[in-house]
Amino acid sequence: MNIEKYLADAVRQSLQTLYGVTPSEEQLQIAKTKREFDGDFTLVVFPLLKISKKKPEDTAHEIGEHLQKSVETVDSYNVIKGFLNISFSPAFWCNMLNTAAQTPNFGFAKPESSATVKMVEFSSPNTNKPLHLGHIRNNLLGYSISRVLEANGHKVLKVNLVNDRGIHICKSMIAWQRFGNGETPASSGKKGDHLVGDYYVIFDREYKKQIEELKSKGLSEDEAKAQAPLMIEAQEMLRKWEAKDPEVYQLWSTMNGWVYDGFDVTYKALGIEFDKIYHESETYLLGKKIVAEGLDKGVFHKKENGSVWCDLLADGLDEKLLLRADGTSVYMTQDLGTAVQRFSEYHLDDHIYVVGNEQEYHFQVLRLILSKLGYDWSNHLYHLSYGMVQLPEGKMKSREGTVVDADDLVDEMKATAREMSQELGKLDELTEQEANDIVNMVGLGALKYFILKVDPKKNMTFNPKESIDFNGNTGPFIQYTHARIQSVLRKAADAGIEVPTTVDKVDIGEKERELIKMLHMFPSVVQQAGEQLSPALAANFAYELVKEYNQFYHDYTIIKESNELVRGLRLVLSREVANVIRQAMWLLGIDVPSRM
RNA sequence: GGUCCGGUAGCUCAGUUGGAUAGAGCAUCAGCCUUCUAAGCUGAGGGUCAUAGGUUCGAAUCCUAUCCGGAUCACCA
Repeated sequence: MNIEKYLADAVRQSLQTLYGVTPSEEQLQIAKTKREFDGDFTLVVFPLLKISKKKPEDTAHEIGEHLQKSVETVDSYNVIKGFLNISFSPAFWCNMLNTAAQTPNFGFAKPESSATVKMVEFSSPNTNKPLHLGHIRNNLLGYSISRVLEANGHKVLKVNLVNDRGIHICKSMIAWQRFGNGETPASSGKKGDHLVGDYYVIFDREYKKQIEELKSKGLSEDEAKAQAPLMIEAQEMLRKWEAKDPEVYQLWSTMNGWVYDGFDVTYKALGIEFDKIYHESETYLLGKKIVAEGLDKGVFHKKENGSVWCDLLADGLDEKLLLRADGTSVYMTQDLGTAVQRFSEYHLDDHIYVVGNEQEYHFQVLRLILSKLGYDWSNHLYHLSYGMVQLPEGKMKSREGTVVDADDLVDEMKATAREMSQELGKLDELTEQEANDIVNMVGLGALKYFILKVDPKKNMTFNPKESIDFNGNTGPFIQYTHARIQSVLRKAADAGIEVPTTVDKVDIGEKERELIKMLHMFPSVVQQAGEQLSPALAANFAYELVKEYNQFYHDYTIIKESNELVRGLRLVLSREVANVIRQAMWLLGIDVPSRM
């Protein structure tokens, strides 16, 4: 039950009785009462003055009085200026705790048989370099939002479109051929994606040398770039690849294989998996048919040199190229093709692309072109556009070596977690296996929470020198609270104290009331996170809940409480808070330990 | 130049469809472990919510303009 809705209905009834008028949706403003005032929920009466035709305070008193008399669960009220603060009875809150405790997967919508199917595309790495911090944000967001949508009762398909072809891949290949001396992951012990990435950097370095050399012979910058032998070789290799030259294909699949082995390790470390992996080498020709279709319909036009365009000037955008003069396709062509294919193959309701905000224009155009072509699902494409991860010095640049490598970062986080745990003596009585599990959970939890707590659309700054915190508003703090609760529950069980199945009506304290209230906010947080495609909402909620619980934990005794009913309430409450913490963290892809 | 996004405490970030005296964490300072896990709790200091107008009972939130930062407008992806 949604408590605010319940109260809104009651208020509506009261207004009907008192003034004979039913207020509109926006006239009924109910919010959680602010901390500094007494009450559970607050009705803002200003918008109702037109109905009551009385002063704010008088209106508030009238409504409060009526609510108190007519609604059994309303205990008391107070009025401050135009705000009516309403308190529910302890019995009501005990009841609310019971419903939460008795609802399996409280806060998550039940998956319906008629559930809508949503495809989430994320990660989408290039196979010429290892993943870095920017990719981590993408992966964590994509994975988390998939879970959020599942929690909203949708069927979700997580897909990855690997960019495994193109000139940038050829650059690594050329560099390896020229300078690699047959190096393999097995021969040098390097992780495959890092090995290939190193050759991408080598290509860039050698290419720059050639450019300088040509420029010293009097060529212009542009001429030098175009005529450098390495670039010519790379382009030649791309042509051979497209012609499926066996030798080039062999090298290409070998080197990509190394990269995939490397990626697998990284994905596994991050706890990320997909339902389906697409490869651009298999999809890059898709969409040419769509282009032909668009030409027939007159939506696109062909220029003299044979290139095909879509004119979007009337929509406030530019002309968009869809096929080059030589008939080869561009990124947009492929995305048109894959979108059409996916919607027809999987009967998708929605398609969400987790892609950085630098591609907003691309997705705007994609939607627009699809709608011009008459695909009525075009407005079911969503771009979960997220901001850049910056270093204090600014943007990360792979070629300048200023990137924060994903594998390194994960390793560092785990190492820090281990150090910290040892310092605090948290690992003392555990087996090595248990200790490892906890350290991995905490290290990853810190990293994931750090990234996901920030609103996706905002740029974020990561300072490698100040390592990610483990105290305060952090993943470990939330994990710690969960472990703390589990410890209490264990101790209770050891003492032979049972956690009751239902809570009897009993007087409740301030913190208990507040916690139950917060638990009941969880379902709408899940819903909002889904609507806004923002895991950050779940993260912030988890933090608020945990902070509240720790105050409760500090101020109240649980196991040692002598009143059995009160003890029962606190145990049920604790267990339920732990459950909601676990659920909220699950949405973020973060595991919670039962001890740490 | 056009379009889009952002600007809140020294730093990193919250701030529901406009609501009460703008909140956390980090950092700084001062307290709390013989009591269920101190990765915790309590307190202090720290703000022209970029700026100027406007809308109204009420604006960090909505509108307009300006300033600053970022992204984008490729026969790149």
